[in-house]
Amino acid sequence: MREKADSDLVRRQNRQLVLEALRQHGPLARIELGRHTGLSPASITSISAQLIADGILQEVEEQQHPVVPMRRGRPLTQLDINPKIAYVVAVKISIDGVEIAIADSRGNIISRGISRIATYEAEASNFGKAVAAEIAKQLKASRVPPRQVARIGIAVQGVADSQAGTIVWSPAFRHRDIPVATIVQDELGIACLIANDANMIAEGLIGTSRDHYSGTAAVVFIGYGVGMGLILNGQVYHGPTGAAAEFGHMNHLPGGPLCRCGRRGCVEAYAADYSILRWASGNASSLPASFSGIPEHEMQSLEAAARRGEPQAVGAYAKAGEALGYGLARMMALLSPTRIALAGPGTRAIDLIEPSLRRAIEDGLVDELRRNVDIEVVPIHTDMIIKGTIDGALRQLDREVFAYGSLGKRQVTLKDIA
Amino acid sequence: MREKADSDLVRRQNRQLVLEALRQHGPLARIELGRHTGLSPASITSISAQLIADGILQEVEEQQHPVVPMRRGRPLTQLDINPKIAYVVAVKISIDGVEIAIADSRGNIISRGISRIATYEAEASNFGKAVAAEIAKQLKASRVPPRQVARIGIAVQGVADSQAGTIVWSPAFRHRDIPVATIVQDELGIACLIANDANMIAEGLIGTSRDHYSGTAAVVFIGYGVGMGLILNGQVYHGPTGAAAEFGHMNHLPGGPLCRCGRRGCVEAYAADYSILRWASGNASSLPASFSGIPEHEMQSLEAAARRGEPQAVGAYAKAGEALGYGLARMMALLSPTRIALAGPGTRAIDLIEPSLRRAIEDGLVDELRRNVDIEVVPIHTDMIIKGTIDGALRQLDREVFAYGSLGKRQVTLKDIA
DNA sequence: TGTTTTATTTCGGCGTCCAAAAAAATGTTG
DNA sequence: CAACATTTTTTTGGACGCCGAAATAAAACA
Repeated sequence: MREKADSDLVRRQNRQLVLEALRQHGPLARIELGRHTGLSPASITSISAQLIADGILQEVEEQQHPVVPMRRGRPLTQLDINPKIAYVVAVKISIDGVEIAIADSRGNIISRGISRIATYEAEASNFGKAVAAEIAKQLKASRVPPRQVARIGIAVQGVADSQAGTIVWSPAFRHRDIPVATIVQDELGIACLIANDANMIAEGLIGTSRDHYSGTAAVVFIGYGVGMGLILNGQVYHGPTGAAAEFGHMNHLPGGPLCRCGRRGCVEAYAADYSILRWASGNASSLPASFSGIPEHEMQSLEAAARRGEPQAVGAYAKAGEALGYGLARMMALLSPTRIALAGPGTRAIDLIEPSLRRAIEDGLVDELRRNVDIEVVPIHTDMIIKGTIDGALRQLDREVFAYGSLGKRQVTLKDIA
Repeated sequence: MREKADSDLVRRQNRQLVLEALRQHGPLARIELGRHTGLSPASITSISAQLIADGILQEVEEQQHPVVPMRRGRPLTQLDINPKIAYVVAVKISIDGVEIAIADSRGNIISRGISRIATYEAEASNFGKAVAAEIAKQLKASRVPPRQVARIGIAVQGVADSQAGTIVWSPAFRHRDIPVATIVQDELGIACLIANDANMIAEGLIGTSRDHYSGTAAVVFIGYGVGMGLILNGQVYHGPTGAAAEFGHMNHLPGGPLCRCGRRGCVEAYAADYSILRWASGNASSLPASFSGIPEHEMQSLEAAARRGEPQAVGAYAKAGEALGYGLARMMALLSPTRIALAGPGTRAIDLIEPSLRRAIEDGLVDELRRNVDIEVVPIHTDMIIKGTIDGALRQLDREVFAYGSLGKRQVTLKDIA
């Protein structure tokens, strides 16, 4: 129960409902929109007319999929989001560098590139400007006018404070509390949101399969680090400051091995690439955490060793599974999700991890509390971060801009008539 | 984005807003309601007229608090919820027995009693009927006609499945999966909700001080067991089945001492009354969990021993604090609440618990993730469970019944005119 | 060509909100 | 004590958005 309800809210909510249906189920005819949203055909006519007048929707010229090829009756005219009404930029900041993608308002990526900004040594004072400059360059190269860009989403490996617009702490940086979103926003004059990369993956999962991830679910990203995206009641949970779902830095065992965050015993200190490698190579508890990215082939050879049965390697993966399992058991006790998706490059070794993971969940949680959960491995390439960032930015755009409709504009047209 | 918006939704939402303001800030004049809800005076007039016609609101006869005693202008007429429009029943099921309270729609308790139903040995097949009979008896004794009772709320010590209406598992029962809410509902014909007792405390906190507990917060109940109520985005988080926030049965250390739930190393197995007593009295890891309630004086003498500095006792409380601290650190990593309230009889010994609790949080979580949290001890008597249950039931009533307004009724009056 | 079918638009009515004006109820003042 | 000032509440008239029903549009079918 937040805001008061009036005709403004009604219009906003129903416009959003229409946009949501279109994002979810591709181009739709008006009558289908009615079915999806629960609105009457009359209302859909009116709403879609306004959205078309606003340039947000357009009628599809060539029916791509005449689903039922030849039927009686008036053929349906499909509607879809006008891809050119606005653009969004997705930026992925990780230990490997900065990646930028530009997408149209339908979510199609029209340009992408990797920038050469150094992250680790970057100074807090100028990193934001460098990112802004890089975005500007990319926009210029792809000939998208900056005026047309409505949102910039930044996915960051590590802890982001979306309220303050900063990178609170990230293994990709030596410094802490680096302002990014605010700077980029000021430099380019474009609204900018920042969040943890795993949260962005969660946005992407909602975007692709809302029915699957509609209720309460968690996505665990395993790879260079361990991240989590939480979906509570169908929405990505960001917490008050946007720094929630830091599963990777949730403690597993007090006094455990060192984590990149500076603490000991975090889940990540057992289950990230560097942690597994560390366990396999000797006495983990005395070794420091590694900050450099680990090449994929190195992990693959470790996997091979474990599959050959080399005890050190087998043990390392078992430790990872155990930490993940107890961590998930703890999370399940608190939130009782109906679905847990394991994703990321680390899931290549799922066969090595899963047994101890399942054992840990069974040991760590009464069975009554784990009856209703599906744990599944989702094949996700890191591109999902970019996709999720775009999806998230577009959904925010729908909610905060397109749903409103230009009230001013309509009044002008009314006065035109008078 | 759930349902489509129409004038029905608008009415519901705004009526609810009005009711919410009244629940929160006592009797209010129309103009004050306007300020609280953001609605115009005209709308408030209309809405309140309908609510009065429905018998939900009434004008206050005698102004209790002429806050500004003598002012110019037309004096304000305060409105308040009609206490007699409906009643709710709160039932608390714990290891000590079954407690029943009846409240009017303003939340005032008008009758309460403790029933002699045995819980531990109760059979799943007849417990629900026994509770229903006891409620009926209490209603009869207090001369509240069952027809007037609109909701029954049941708070249970242990894991409740509010979807299925069952007690999934509770230390107060030998058996598991005991249907209660469904049975009571069928027996008495009154809508019945069931939830964990700590969740009900959270409902109560929202009821008394919404501003304080509006964002994201957690209440930890420490006593005969360890429970948690989670408030996410201003609402109590129940999870998909209503079995969420089982902080007490979140694993602390694999292979730790036995918990009543049958697992080892749960937070409760360190921090509940029986666990502290167990640590103090010897080798905890080999002792079974106790199911009988522990008399208060026994805990008090243990506290005294610890304050005298007896090492066994001191160590037991330190262990409890450590388990709570690491548990909270893990919860904070996932949810980053802005406030944590410690409550329950166990907080009598907060001086003995707090040092190790704070130390554990510091050790278990990077400081960036614990910057914005207030941890405070809230003096809560167990009565808060009853109060919270009533509050929760009333809020549900507002949302599901009063907000709708009798559409049928109004149509009749319209036809009366014609 | 007329009929059937299905999609979309138009029209009139309803419910809710709001701003502005009116009414109500009281204190203040000459 | 009557006129004025002030504040709350109600009334009035208009706007907006939804909906059902009827009308219209655009095709296949016969």
